[in-house]
Amino acid sequence: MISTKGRYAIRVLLDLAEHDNGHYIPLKDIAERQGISKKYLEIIVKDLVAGNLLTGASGKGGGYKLCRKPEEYTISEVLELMEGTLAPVVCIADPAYECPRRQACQTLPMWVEYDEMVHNFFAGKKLSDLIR
Amino acid sequence: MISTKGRYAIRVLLDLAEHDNGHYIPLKDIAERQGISKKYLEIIVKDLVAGNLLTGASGKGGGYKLCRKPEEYTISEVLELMEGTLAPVVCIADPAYECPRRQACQTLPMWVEYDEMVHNFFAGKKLSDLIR
DNA sequence: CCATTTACCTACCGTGTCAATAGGTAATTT
DNA sequence: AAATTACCTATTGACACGGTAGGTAAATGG
Repeated sequence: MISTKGRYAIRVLLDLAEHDNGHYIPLKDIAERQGISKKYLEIIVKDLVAGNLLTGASGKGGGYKLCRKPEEYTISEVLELMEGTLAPVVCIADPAYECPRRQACQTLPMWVEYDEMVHNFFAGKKLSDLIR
Repeated sequence: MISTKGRYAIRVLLDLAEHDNGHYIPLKDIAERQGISKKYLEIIVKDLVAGNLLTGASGKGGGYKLCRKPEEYTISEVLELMEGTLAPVVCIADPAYECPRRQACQTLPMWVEYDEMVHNFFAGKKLSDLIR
C-alpha cells in the first residue's frame, strides 16, 4: 500500500497547483480544504521542501508554493521521495544489500522487470495529468 | 514491499515443482534447501493449503505436493493469497470502504490503472516461467 | 517597536503488522 | 508401538505507520 505520506503529498501538490495565485499559500488553508490535520501536513511539506518539490516562506504572507510548473512534476519523484522506495524487494531497494542467493535467484528477474514497469508508470504521470 | 510470506511462498512452490517425484515432500527438506526455518514455513504452507495451491499429508511418507502443473499457477494468485491484496490504496483493496471524496478524487483513476497493470503483470507470470 | 501570522523543529505515543519462535497435539505409516 | 510428519495455538521483539503536543524562529503589518 502507498502510505498516507505519499498520497497526501500528491494532494498537497495538486492543491497548490489548483490554487496558485502567485503568492505563498498558508498550510492552514490547504489543511482545511483537504480535510487533513495541519500538524500532520507539516511533516509532509517538510519532506517536500527538502526534496526541492516546493518552497516555503515564514511570517505573515508566508506559506508554500510550487517551484516548477505542474507539468514538470512526475508522480514517480513524489512517491519515491515520500515512500523511500517503491521497489518490491530489498535486493533492488538497497544496493548495499548482498543476498547470498543472488546468482541463483529465480525470482529476481521478475522483480527487476516489475520495478521498471512501476517506475515507468509513475514517471509517465505528470502532476498536470491529474488536474481535471 | 512484498513480504517474506509472499516471497517464501513462491520459493516453496518452485522447490516443490523442481523436486517433484510423485510423492509428498516433507517440509523439513524444503526448509533445508531454501534456508528458511521450518517453523516459519509451516505458517506459509498452511495458507497455501487453505488457498488450494497445494495439498498436505500427515504421517510417515507425508509432506506437501503441488495440486496442479507448474504452468497452471499464476504468480498473481500466489501473491494475492499471501499478501491479502496488492492494491495501492484502501479505496481499491476494500470494496466496503466508503471514501467521502470518491466522486471528487483526482487520483483514484491513476490507482485503478496502476492496480490493473500490476494484476496483469503477475497474472501473466506462470510458476513454470520462473524455473530455469 | 510590537503583535500577529506563519513556517519550522523536537519529542512523544498508541496501534498494528511483520517475522519469527515455542511448545504442543493429531494423523499416518512402518 | 515407535517414528515421522503435518497441524494447531500462543507469544514475542522490533519496527513502521499515523498521528499529536508544544514549542521556537522568522517575517510582516500596523
